[in-house]
Amino acid sequence: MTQKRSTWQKVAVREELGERSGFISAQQLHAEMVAAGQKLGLTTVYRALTDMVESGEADALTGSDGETRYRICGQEHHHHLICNVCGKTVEFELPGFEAATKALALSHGFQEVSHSIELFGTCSDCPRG
Amino acid sequence: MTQKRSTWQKVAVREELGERSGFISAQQLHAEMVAAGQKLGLTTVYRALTDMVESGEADALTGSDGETRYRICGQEHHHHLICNVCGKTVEFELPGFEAATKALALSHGFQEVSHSIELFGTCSDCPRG
DNA sequence: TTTGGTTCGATAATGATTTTCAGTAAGGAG
DNA sequence: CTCCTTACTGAAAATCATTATCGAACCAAA
Ligand SMILES: [Zn+2]
Ligand SMILES: [Zn+2]
Ligand SMILES: [Zn+2]
Ligand SMILES: [Zn+2]
Repeated sequence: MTQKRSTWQKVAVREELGERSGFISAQQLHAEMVAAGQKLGLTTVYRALTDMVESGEADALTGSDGETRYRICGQEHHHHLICNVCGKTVEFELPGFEAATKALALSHGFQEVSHSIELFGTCSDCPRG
Repeated sequence: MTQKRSTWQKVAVREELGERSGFISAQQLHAEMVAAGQKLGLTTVYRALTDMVESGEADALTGSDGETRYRICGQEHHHHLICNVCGKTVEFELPGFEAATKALALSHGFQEVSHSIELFGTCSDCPRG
């Protein structure tokens, strides 16, 4: 029935996002694609990114500045260590933490627990600040 | 010497926020204050809340919906366990986690590490799930 | 080629937050 | 208490990321 069609626009967004190692906003990604000569609409970029998030291909992260940034990530459960200077991102998991947080939540009577964990810092390639 | 003046508006916002146990957005807080008969501007509420966050009196949390919510919290370092139905919030700290995350970040060459950790779930006062 | 649904994208709309800026008032000086 | 300086207030306009519209472009199939 409702099939997903593969268009050059979607492919282009996937490729452009794949070339980056860190998170990037839809606006920025679109601007760079246009600057590189690709002619596609901002709306299309938003739709392509949303599709990728829904299919699990990419992760979305909404910062305190209100902008949502995207990144192609592994399918397994993980968290991010992000350089707040260059954006370099490392995926990681913390053994035991998942269980610890769930236990803590349960001890407070909470059910269906989910969590949001992100680490920020300055990577070795970036000057201290 | 840019000093801070105490106005009834700031006091009112602080009190209104203090009556709540969970996070609330500036828009919502303003709406309720107006509904309660207090006549102040939305801009003023935003400014009062921003001041409280800067002074460490309150915590701000920007959700994936783009809205920032505020809550008066303890001064000590802590994280939040939030009911996504009624908004009830519990502050907590995880012994050992702070060190574990810092060590992990350092092992990847990251400096000046900070972290964002929030737990979400349904509290015991809220139905189903 | 005709057909019917999918996708595109320019543009308008949305909605939270910020900026403006002229009028108000806190609070220290005298 | 009165004056002054200047932070504060708030209605309205400006920002800005994201979403909704809707006609045109596209594609696969009949
Ligand atoms: Zn990821
Ligand atoms: Zn996890
Ligand atoms: Zn808090
Ligand atoms: Zn912590």
